[in-house]
Order: sequence, then structure tokens, then C-alpha cells
Amino acid sequence: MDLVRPDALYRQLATAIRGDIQAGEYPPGALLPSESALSERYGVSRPTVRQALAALRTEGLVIVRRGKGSFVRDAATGPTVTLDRAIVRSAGHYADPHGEWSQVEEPTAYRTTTDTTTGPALGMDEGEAAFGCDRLISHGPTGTRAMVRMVIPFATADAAGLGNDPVRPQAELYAALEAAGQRLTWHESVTARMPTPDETTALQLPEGTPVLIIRRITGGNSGPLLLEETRTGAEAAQADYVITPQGRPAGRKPRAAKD
Amino acid sequence: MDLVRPDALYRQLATAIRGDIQAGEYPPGALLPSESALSERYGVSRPTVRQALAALRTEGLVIVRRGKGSFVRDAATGPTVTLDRAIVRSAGHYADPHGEWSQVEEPTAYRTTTDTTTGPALGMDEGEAAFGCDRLISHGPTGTRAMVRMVIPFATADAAGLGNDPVRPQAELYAALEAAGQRLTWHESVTARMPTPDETTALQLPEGTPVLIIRRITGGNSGPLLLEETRTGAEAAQADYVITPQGRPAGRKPRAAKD
DNA sequence: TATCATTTGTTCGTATGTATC
DNA sequence: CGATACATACGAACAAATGAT
Repeated sequence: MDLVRPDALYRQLATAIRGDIQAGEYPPGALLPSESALSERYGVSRPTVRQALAALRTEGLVIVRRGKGSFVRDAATGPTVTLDRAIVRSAGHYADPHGEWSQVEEPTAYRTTTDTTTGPALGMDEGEAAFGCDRLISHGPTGTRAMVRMVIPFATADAAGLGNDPVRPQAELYAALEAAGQRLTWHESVTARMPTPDETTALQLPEGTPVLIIRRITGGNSGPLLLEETRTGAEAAQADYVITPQGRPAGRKPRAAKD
Repeated sequence: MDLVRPDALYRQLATAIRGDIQAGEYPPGALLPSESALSERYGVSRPTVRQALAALRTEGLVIVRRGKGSFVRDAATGPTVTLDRAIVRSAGHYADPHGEWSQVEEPTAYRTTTDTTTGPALGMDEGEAAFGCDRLISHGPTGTRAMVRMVIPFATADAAGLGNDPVRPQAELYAALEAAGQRLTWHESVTARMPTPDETTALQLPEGTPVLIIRRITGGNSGPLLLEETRTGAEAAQADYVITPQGRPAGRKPRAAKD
């Protein structure tokens, strides 16, 4: 709990609490200390605590109930509604068919551990080891940026023969997994929230715009294999799904005034 | 500038300023009065003014620059990127498989004309006549609300034999269209933005949460037939897409901590 | 039912720092 | 440099919701 950097106090406090949540100190659904307790523990005033909590609230990390307290939002068991869409069959892979996306900076590969979000999604416990890889890419024609994160459990990396170098394109990963005898399944879900400070700068977001979050879980013969998460400014992006009757390829898109 | 209702002062102030902006008193790009000026004009303290401005900021209506002032945001929406997801072959319809959604109020049916958004999406010109229908529904287990809007061109209503009463469930509509010999295709896109004040109240959204917008266009043998748009708070909803290999039904969902 | 302690919500006053012009 | 404007932070007080007594 170093509150020493030349940054706003409430931001430091938000960062500290955010870290505690992601580290599992406050698991999903848990009750955070009261505002006055936090105020005392960190030696700041209650307005400052409230400002920090407000930030975490817009990030969708925390839910506050008057008279009760602040709770860590639980995306899995909490009041989350799932709008199920049609069941479909995959045609191709995750694609950049026109080669319009380019890297802004070199991908960052690292070792990480599953947290309360990624763990359950991958069917793993919290704190298990995995490879991580972050990419910051940019869409040439529009300049829109996107962050792509992949989380690859060690077991998956072994199964696909990736060794210690999981940094490679998605298509290659999928091919390696299928070559290893996996029959792939995808599950994608789309949601949105207000960005974190990091995302605001990395994605160059204008004020007041949410981030669109597209999470894709690749499943194999016996459970989830890997997780990809794409984040991009919602004001300049949409996720498109085309659903056509069996056996017939997708036709022209119905949007005319697009290009 | 009535600040009399039994609502929080800063909300009333935000509403007042929002009204002035929408009334054109402060056009896009205009400089708002300074915080102290507003404080004096409305007879409230500066922290209260700041709270009101913060609310307008999260709504995306206002941008604040330190040392300069508060400006009406120029909603110049630039070009958008489409993240194409690869999908083929439909299995089911738009569905509420568990019957968990109920109507909050009676559906509102009306006649409307296509605008710059709905027109191109339906392959029509702007200003053509169509039926419209708005529903406000609620998810029983969680209380989450959603607004569903349907736009049905007259030609489609005729083709499906709907007459002047297009107010009926989606599944029935789809069935009628298929019975009329249409081979249906769906195209869905998901995006998000900050809610309008109307949406905030109708959907009972907490501050700082975006709305998720799911637009579905149903296509037939010779072009788009109808448009559905679902809007719901992103903090409690996600759009789910399951993609499985051909011929095999979708398995268990990879999220474990769900049920 | 009524009361009470706890917790968040709202509002004020005040002071200081920092960016802009 | 000084004036203006926003950013941050503290302290204080009361209102309103909640849950337990």
C-alpha cells in the first residue's frame, strides 16, 4: 500500500484496491471494508475513498449498495444476464481477412497465474500457472486500436507442442491444436464497461466512451483450452455475427452505407 | 432552472445543463460557464457543480480540460471498425428458452419512417414507412431490464400476412416469414455506448454503466426483412455466442461457476 | 412495531496544487 | 508574471437505506 507516487491519491487507492481484488484478497461477491474503514486504514479522507470507489464502479469491478456496503462484482454468479444467441457452426478461424490490422508494439509474452476471472473461464482453479500474451494492434484504415490478450494454460501449450514460446498468431495456435487431435469449439461473449486508466491511454479512447470486450474461449475434447480477450473502444467498433441457414455460405452483408 | 424536485441537487443541475445543451443553448464545441459561474448562477456549491459535470462527463456529453473549461462534446462519430466473427449455419431462433423474460409494460406499436440508421440497415431509403414496436422487458431472476425495438417494413408485413397488427412475438414472426417461403438469414452486431437519460431511467441503470446494443437484421430471399434492436445495461448482461463443429450440438458451456 | 447502529448518499465550506492563457 | 479555471484533498454534517435488536 504505497501511496507515494506523484499521482492522485484516489487513483493510487483505486489501484491498490483493484490489485487486492485481482489478487483474490477480496473474492467475487465479497464485501469490501466500509468507506470509513478504508479511510482510516489508508489515512485518507472519506471523499477520497468515495472517489476511488466511484472509479472502480465505472470499471465494473465493484457494486455499491446503499446501507449495505461495497461488493466485488461477481460476473459469473452475480446478477448477470446472458442473452443466448443461436447455436452455430464455425466456418473459419479468428480472422483478419484483409490484413488490415498491424501491431503497434511488439507482443508482450509473460508467465502469469489465473485470477478470479480467467480461472473459472478456463475451468481451472485460481492461481494456476499459464502463459500470457498481450498485443496492441491498430486498424490501418481507421486508426482504431485494440488490445488482444491470450491466456494459454501450460497444459494446452504442452498439448500443442508450443514449448516455452507461445507467442504466435491465433490461426497457427488453432492449427497446432487441431493437429494434436483436438476438436475445437468456440464460445464467445460480448459485453462492455468503462475503461481503466490504462486502457484509456493504450487505446487512445476519447472521454466518455466504453470499451467493448469480446471474450473467446476455445474448447477442446475435454474442456477449455485457451482464452482470448479483445478490448477496443466501443465508439468505433462493433462485433459482427453472421448466421445463415445450413449449407449455404454467408451472402452479402445487409448494411449498405458502410464502406 | 427549477431546482426544486426531491432529487439530488447535482442531478437536477445536470438535468438543467443537459437540457440547455440539447436545446442548443450550448452547441457542440461550445464552452460552458466555469464551475464557479455555475455555482453562483444556481446557488449551489462548487463541489456540487463538479458532481453534476462529472455526471455529464460519464454520459459523454461534456469534455473538461484543465485550465480551460468544460466543453460540449462534439459527437463526431468517426468511421467504425467491424470485427467480423466467423459463423455459418443457424440452429435456432431468437430465443428465450427458459421463459425468464416478462413484459414490464404493454408493447407500444406505432408507424414510423426509416431514418439514416434503420434505412440503410434494411436496404431502404430514408423516410420510408414501416411498423415499429417497442417492448420493455425484465429478466425475472435478476431484475435486469432490456428494451427491444422492432422495425418491420410494410413490404415485410404484407409478405408475412401480418396486416396492420405487427405486434407479436419474434418466433411467430419468423415462422410466418418462413411459411411465406422466405429462407431466413440473420446478421447480428454488438456494440455499446453511454445511455441517454431516457435509457437510464427505463433500464434503471446505475451511473457510469454503458448500454449494450445488439442489432439483429433478419434477411430473406431478396434482402433484409426486419430489424430488431435490444438494449440493456452492460454491467449485467453479455451476448453469448456458441460455435461448435458441424453436426455436433453445443456442449456444456465452458464457464463453470455459473449454475 | 419501533428503535438503533452501521453504511452509503448528498451537500457544504475550505484550502492548495497545477495547467492555460 | 498574474488571473482564471480545473484537480485534488480534507473536514464536517445530515439524510436515507439497511439490518438487527
